[in-house]
Amino acid sequence: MPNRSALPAAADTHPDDSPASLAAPRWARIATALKGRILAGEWASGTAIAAESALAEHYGVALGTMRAAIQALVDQGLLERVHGRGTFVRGALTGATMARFFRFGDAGSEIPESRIVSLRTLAAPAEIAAQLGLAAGTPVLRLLRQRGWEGKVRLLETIWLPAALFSELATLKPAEFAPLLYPMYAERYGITVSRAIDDLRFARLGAREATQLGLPEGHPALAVNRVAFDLAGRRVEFRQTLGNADDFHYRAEVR
Amino acid sequence: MPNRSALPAAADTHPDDSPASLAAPRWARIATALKGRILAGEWASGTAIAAESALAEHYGVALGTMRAAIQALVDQGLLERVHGRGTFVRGALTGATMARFFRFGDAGSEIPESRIVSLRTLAAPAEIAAQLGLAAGTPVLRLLRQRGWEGKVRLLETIWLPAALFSELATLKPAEFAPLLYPMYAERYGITVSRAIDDLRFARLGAREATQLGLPEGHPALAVNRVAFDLAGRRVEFRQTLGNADDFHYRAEVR
DNA sequence: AAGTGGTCTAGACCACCGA
DNA sequence: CGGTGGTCTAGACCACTTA
Repeated sequence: MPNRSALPAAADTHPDDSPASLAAPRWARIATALKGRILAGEWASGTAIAAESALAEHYGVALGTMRAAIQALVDQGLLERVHGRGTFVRGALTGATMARFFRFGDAGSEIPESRIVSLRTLAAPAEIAAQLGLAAGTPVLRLLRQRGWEGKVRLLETIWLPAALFSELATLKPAEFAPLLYPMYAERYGITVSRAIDDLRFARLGAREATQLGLPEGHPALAVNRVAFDLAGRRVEFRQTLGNADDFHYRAEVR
Repeated sequence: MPNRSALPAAADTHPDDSPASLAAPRWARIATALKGRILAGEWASGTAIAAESALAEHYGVALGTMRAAIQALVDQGLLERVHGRGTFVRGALTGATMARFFRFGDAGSEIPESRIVSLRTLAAPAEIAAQLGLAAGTPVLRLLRQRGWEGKVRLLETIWLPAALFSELATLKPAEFAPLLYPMYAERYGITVSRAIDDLRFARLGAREATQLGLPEGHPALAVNRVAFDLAGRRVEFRQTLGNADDFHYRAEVR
């Protein structure tokens, strides 16, 4: 792995809510309790939780208060409200595709071709372990994948997974992988990726990488380092993606 | 302007709210009315608007409804609530510094050195006019600026302003410019930049740019194209920033 | 028609801030 | 202390979805 720039300095902690101290507002304490029930699996991902009126009665609180509690979890990205239908546990991440950083992904939400190049179980190198919040040497799965659009390889991915969470995955054959991994994590391993942090840098392609992308060695590249979290906030994946810097394009809005 | 990649495809419209049709909820109509009063300048930027109880009475509505209206404007980034003090009209953009895309800006929120290299009044080239939502040929001010940290020039900026909004600015001398432009826009021209869209791409340095940055010609660069909007949603600035791609670093969170 | 979330009321009391 | 925003109640009615 040649000229690729270093990994992000370290891990950063989940900036979420505290355990809702006793002094916290009632809606906050209820939100925490409700979150616990969701994470415990009382309602499957994608299904509706109990009606707000029923929950209000259950917690012995007025409707408005219950609504505030639910709204807090909506703001956290854990729930989704749909008028007339119910309040749903949010499924796996959508719109987090790596293609959003590149111009070639512009044409609709087309799913790219996907080819698994390698799958191995390894002892986590220190850098990778740090990103996943594991001790160095912990068993991890390393997946190498190529993604392409219109018959051309565009992105190279190195994906690291804690072996303890994905044990049976090590026995899969490359052809058995679905083109989208997150839905596969959810269906086969019960792991719902609900949040991710992408760290963008510039790098230069090494000889092997350049060959795979059909570019000259040393060509500028965008490197995306992603840490993915599940509903409970556990780090469940670390992924490094490389693509041609000339295709890079990202739009950020500030307020 | 040599190898720099093209500008973003075009303009994009303000994705905000509709004019609040009559069928809209009461809080939405009130929010729109209140927004109009704010944009009309009834309360200066940075000052507190009337108390929510007073507003509720004024609009003949319950407190909860008034709070919903205010909350909508808070979500739009127009207002800011402070417990025990009041509800304030948000001032100029903060945290939108270009340094956030680079590693050298990490050390605190230190304001970089700033040097105005050139200030001219021009007829807007078609591309620039499109970004500012003006007709080609409309008079614009073009400002060239260098920004540095620790005595080293790190960023090159080309800033375009509609001359109609900043007329007296053309007569200023370089030394009279403040190191931060947005507060200066607000104080001297009554223009509050409240929102911006940054478009990131990869480019290569031209000969002149490379010299200014002390890098070789053709060196990889990050190009940021920003369109800045004022409180009323008008396009008030278009800015192009170039920096060393090796210093690029950006973190994006997805839910 | 029944069930869901969305809006709205008219109050009460609490928590925070500044003079 | 008086004024601000924050929380909470116990209702009523509206709007949307599904069967």
